[in-house]
Amino acid sequence: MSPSRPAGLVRQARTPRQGIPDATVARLPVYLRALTSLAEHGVTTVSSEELATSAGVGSAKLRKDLSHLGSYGTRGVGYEVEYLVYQISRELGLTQDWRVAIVGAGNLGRALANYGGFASRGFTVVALLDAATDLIDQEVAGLPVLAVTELERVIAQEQVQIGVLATPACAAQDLCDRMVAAGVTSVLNFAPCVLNVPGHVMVRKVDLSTELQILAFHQQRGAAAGLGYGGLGEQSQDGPGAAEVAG
Amino acid sequence: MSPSRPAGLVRQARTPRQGIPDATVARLPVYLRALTSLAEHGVTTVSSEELATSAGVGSAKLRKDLSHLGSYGTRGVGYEVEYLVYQISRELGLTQDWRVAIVGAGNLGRALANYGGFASRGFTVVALLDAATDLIDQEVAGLPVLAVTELERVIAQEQVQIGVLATPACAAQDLCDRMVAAGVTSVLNFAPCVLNVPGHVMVRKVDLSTELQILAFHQQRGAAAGLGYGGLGEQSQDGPGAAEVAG
DNA sequence: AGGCACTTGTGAACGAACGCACAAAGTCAG
DNA sequence: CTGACTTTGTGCGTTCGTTCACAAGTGCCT
Ligand SMILES: NC(=O)c1ccc[n+]([C@@H]2O[C@H](COP(=O)([O-])OP(=O)(O)OC[C@H]3O[C@@H](n4cnc5c(N)ncnc54)[C@H](O)[C@@H]3O)[C@@H](O)[C@H]2O)c1
Ligand SMILES: NC(=O)c1ccc[n+]([C@@H]2O[C@H](COP(=O)([O-])OP(=O)(O)OC[C@H]3O[C@@H](n4cnc5c(N)ncnc54)[C@H](O)[C@@H]3O)[C@@H](O)[C@H]2O)c1
Repeated sequence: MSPSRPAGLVRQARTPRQGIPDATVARLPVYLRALTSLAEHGVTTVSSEELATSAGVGSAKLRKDLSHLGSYGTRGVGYEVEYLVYQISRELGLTQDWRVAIVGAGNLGRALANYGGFASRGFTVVALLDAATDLIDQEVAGLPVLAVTELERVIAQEQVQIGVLATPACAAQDLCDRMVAAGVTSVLNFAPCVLNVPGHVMVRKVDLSTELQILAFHQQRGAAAGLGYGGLGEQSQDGPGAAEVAG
Repeated sequence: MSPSRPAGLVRQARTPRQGIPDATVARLPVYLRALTSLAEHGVTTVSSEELATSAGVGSAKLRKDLSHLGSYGTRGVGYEVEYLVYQISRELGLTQDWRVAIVGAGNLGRALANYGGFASRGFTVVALLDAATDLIDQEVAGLPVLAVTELERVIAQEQVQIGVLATPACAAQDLCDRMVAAGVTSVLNFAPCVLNVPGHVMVRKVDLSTELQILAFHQQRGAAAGLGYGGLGEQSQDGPGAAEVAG
């Protein structure tokens, strides 16, 4: 479904890590978090079973996921935590720093700017922009709020790669277009709307209203899983995933 | 993968709307939003093609999704917007009001409490709780912040069905357990951790850090879709989805 | 009335993802 | 060095989801 796999093109695969399934990619950050947590607790080695439990998935799925990155892990022993952390980080591209701009300094935009969880991985918020004149020049998380009119200049100058949209829905498409025109190729959209972007740009959407509606649906019918209790399962958030709509 | 379908049981399906696929459920809110937007613009009828474009999906997928709810829609004409809005709303359980409690009145919790998009659908935030003494009794979005020690009482008294976790990860599991024990059966979790819950409770997770990492991954490789431009696609956010881990 | 253009709903083919189960590969004790 | 035990990596059948393509229904125009 998702077009992240290059259509039919590029079938030749010399390197082992070629064409990691989207479902796997979506889980790698979860594994990474579980691993870093284990590392902080002094664990140096984990079996797929233990790590799977930590991450809330089945062990078979975990092993298959990891096998897509290569054969790290030692039979009879397990995986070396630190080494695996490095490998997953590298695969996800977290060894480099990513430069992020947040557009919209409302409730959500400010919460995001203040959030420490970004910088702790390789994501640096380099700019925070808004249209409201009374917000401009206010300082949020050590950054001054800039006028949206500066958007093109800032993106080019700061070499922003990832844009975060936290504005009302009606403004999102226009701002997205401007960001893309200025060179952004990845967008994280919090506005409740569909964005049209050229094919080389990837959009991911976070929509809280949708999440609540899905919960409501399941609660309305059989009350969640349907069985009494027990059973292993995942924690949803996201599944497949890329995005683009004809530009 | 998600346990929302009762294993192998219940194969007989007399009613048309029996066992809607998870992937479909996750898209219904998107259709609903597109439809309400069209309704506001005075549109009374849409074809699957138009609606699909509005929602950012393919028309075949949209028709199949809608067919799971029943045969609303008229051949040769399309769907009546208002009627379809009602049917989807009913299917999602939005005809009743859902009572939500937010735990954690930090940056994110306050942003959520202030967000109008919840109430506009059938979700009412009935309580906002926190542990920090200096936040308690502060007023946010017309609600006083309550002490977490009140959690059990408030959930029972206000008949909270959905709990939202916006606390640090370390406190999330404990608070989740308490909410579940107090009667909550649906949890929306913003803390970056996996929650263990009994089988009858559904958890959905929203993790911004994960989203950024997925964007980084795709950008690091072929730069999104891989092709030059054009092409239809989805906007990701979420896919399958339930959750429970042996209690 | 009949033909025509249009759109839904769905059967069937295809593809992606999951989970089982097991052989291969390693460790460790003796 | 051997043999028992542990755990990875993966081939395979199954399930779930998407896409194609078309028959069946609807409205309109002549
Ligand atoms: N707050 C939440 O919890 C929440 C939850 C779900 C979705 N959202 C969505 O996230 C978005 C932001 O939410 P919020 O609560 O921060 O809203 P908000 O009203 O607090 O903030 C929006 C900000 O965007 C700015 N803005 C408006 N037009 C702009 C433009 N053209 N260019 C630049 N900035 C502009 C406004 O000045 C304002 O500061 C909305 O689309 C909302 O639907 C928010
Ligand atoms: N702010 C963001 O943009 C953002 C983004 C992604 C994830 N998150 C996650 O969301 C959660 C909240 O983020 P935040 O930015 O609001 O953090 P925050 O520190 O601003 O707020 C956390 C709040 O939880 C309260 N709290 C702590 N322990 C508690 C307990 N035992 N019971 C009740 N309340 C308790 C604290 O008093 C504080 O008010 C965190 O887990 C964070 O990782 C936040």
